[in-house]
Amino acid sequence: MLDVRFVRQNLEAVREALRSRGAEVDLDRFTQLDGRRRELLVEVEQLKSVRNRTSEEIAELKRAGVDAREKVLAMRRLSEEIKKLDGEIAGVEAVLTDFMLGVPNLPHQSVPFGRDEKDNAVVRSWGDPPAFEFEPKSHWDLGTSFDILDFKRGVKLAESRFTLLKGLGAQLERALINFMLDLHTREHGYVEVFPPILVNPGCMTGTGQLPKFAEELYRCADDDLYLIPTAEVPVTNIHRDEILDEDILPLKYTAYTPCFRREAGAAGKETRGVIRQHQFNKVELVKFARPEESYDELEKLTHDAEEVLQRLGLHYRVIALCTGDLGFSASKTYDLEVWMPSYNTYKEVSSCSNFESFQARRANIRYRTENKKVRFIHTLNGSGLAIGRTLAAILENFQREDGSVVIPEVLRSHMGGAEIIGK
RNA sequence: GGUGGGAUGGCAGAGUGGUUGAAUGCACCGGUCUUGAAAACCGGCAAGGUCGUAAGGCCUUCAGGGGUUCGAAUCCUCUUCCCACCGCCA
Repeated sequence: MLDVRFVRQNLEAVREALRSRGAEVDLDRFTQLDGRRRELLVEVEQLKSVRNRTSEEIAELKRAGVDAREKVLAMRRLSEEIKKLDGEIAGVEAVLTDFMLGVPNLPHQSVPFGRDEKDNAVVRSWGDPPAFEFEPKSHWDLGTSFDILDFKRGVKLAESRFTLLKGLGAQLERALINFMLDLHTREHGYVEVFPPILVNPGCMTGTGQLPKFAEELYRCADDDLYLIPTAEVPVTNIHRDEILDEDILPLKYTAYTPCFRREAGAAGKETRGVIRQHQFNKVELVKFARPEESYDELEKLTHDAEEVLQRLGLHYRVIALCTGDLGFSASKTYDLEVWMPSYNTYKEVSSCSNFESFQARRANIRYRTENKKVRFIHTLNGSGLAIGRTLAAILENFQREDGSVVIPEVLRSHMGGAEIIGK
């Protein structure tokens, strides 16, 4: 959520920033609601001030044994008036809050201006795509031929976009999870957590999934709990409604969790393989940082995620999302895209973002500065990495002419020494 | 699921209708003392909103909602959460 006061005081700049990301927000409505709210507040607070003073006067009269009936009667009318105004304010505030929850974050000044993903900027790339002297196969064909990805049975157990991993496929998935967690905890200084996979609506509102993106979420209606679409949700909310001490910042967490997405708007898109699943695994990186450091921390976080791909030996590039392609809650985002031979292009395996105070304001996460001021913290997160897509990239990039796949060296110790996946 | 007990500031913990935004202790910050530290002593220490150029004023907040009252942390009511015991259970 944006700072109401900031919006009020920088209306035209906000209008411009929102336009740059292609968001249609009626800021005149904001001005109207905000103005009405403050108008009513001034009015009711004056009345309350009178009420408080008169209350004390009544108390004094009663203590002195003097009749206070007249004042009491006047107060009765005053209280009626206050109640009416309070109700009106609550109504206006509810509308205003609802409005603000639907306004996306403002892009950081360093974000390239653009309309959609075509305007994203390639920041850097690492490695080279493999040079095959044969026709490479897709990961779904490879996975099926090795009997490590069972798409048919995944559908039988649930529905489309669910996959059953078997044998070395399941082991490779697990090896990737462990490899990534080990890297981030032992070498990058993240604290490993394993959070609840079901969370309450407060968490979803805190990180920005609700109220706007409810149709993307799986919900357990009987309990009003949601399956998380990313570990970002529970991990960021760890410190909801807390005031953190400045000297523990930046706080860095990593978590492996399954993730669940309804992919409501993606019918017919990427239906083959494991690229777009309703359930997938992910290792997530989450940071809480002081505002003046958050952009440095974003660079570091992105590098931490890149390191995974480098150690696996997968060619990738780093993309800076343009204003028009930015996610709802983000101020700035880098995507890591790995080379995927079957698509003859790059596929996103990580999205690293700085949310500045957008989530912190929603989730009420603050910190105390050295001079004891309380301020909203900056939150960041990034995938480190999406497991399923990484597995797919390994199958495709490390396949050989004889139909087998070489397991990256860093994973072998996590797989009982296995070196090859083959028939 | 059943019964009972709870929810107060960063933490602990008083407070059952009228200077209680909230005692006291701890923690924290500043000072005195000390070669330094500790102890002791003195002082400070909630957040949010709103008006104001500012100084500062005012309002709100004792889990959350609703109610009683001139006035609610205190009374009533519903909800949520926590704890204990019972039942069930990986």
